[in-house]
Amino acid sequence: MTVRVRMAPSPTGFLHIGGVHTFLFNWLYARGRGGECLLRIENTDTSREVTEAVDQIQRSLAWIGIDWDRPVTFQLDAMERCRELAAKLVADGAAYEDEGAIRFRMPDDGSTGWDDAVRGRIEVPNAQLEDVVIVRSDGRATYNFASPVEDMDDGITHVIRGEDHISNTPKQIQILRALGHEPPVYAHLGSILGPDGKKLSKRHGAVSVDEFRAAGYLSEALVNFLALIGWAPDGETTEMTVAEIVERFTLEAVSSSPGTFDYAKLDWLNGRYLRALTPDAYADRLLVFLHEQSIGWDKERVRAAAPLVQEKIGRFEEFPGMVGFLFGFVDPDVTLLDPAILAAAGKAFDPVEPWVAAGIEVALKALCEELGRKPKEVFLPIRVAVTGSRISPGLYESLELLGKDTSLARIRAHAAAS
RNA sequence: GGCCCAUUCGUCUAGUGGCCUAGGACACCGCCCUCUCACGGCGGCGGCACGGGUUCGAAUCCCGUAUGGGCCUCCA
Repeated sequence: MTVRVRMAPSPTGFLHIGGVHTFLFNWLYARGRGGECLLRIENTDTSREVTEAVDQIQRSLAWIGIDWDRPVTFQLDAMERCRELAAKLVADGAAYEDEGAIRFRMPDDGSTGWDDAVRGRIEVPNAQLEDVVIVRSDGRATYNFASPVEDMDDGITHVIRGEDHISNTPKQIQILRALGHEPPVYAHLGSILGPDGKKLSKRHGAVSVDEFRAAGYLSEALVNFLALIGWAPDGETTEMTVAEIVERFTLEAVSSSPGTFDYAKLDWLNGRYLRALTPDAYADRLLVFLHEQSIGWDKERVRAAAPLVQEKIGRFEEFPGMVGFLFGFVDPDVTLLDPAILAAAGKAFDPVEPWVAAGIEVALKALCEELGRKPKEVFLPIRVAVTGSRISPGLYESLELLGKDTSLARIRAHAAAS
């Protein structure tokens, strides 16, 4: 039997990272088994639909690298089909009308259970199952009816979703059986929580795919990170390519307990990915990021500056702050400046030709010697005068890139009169 | 309240009865490297929620308790 899964977002807003996590696991499972992964928009609640959401969801998935097979489907398109099946259930006595709506008749005795692919056997007393509304009084099917119906019609073999759906599962199984269809395999994933143990939300930090993108995370780092929440190939491996994750992923190895979203670990992992990029690839990705952020800095200059920060930042978001001094004026904190040292530096740099890092280094070392001061004491005021901050890329390289004229101008602007 | 799910270092996890004196990674702390910040290297801190069983032997199996979460909508 060919595996077929589905990703079923509701178009109520941006794509939440928790949803991406669920979709990723569906996608990994299908891709690792030569199966199909469908995208179904569950929009039966028209009142909550957000216009831009459908496009945005697809864009977010594309950026993450999660693709899908066959055209996108919309649950609202299955309403007619759902009404027909509901009518059939009423005719069979399995459902009944109630104030204009149609309710499915749940059994009162016994229990409904299934072998959850990640949790094992789950059994729920049927007495807990109320007669759910399957068609609203306005004729639209509800989620609990449309979803299993579409799973049936689409030939879904595995329903991989969040644990908040566990209590819907026995109801959907009953409905499917009444329809004469054998239920798919269900797999319920643990939720993703914020650092405080509550459901991950806006106040914890970035939650939508767009936010992670705008913060300068690499999609492959995000995928790697997400894969490791609730799943691990072994006890050692943490850095894996998508291909490797696809190859090693199994539902059996998925954990059933909830996981906390650790932003610090994501930052570390993203930094690892960033540093592993070749200088060219790094600059390419950085340029794409800056373009998305509407930062129109000179491309060649950005390429030249990129290598200076590749080892220093964990997200592209940090780039502008780190090298802004190369693209605009600086406003140094004068209390960190030392006019005497700056005056001496101005003189020491004057004869340096050509203006390259190696020559600058020699001049700077000689200056330290001459002043009888330690490098860190001499470098600080120069760094602040030139970059506007006590934290910057390497000083020699920064000076070289800034250019001799600008560098000297910034140094002399705060130097003691001679 | 009812039903269901979960519980290994602060965090993500390895572990499926003896290999565990519980391993790895992030975070944190210290040292080294060093022009700042980082990176990198080395080392350290730190955990099987609790209580009963079962067993020669339990993080692993069973029961209970506690804690956290989910659902109980003509939401998905």
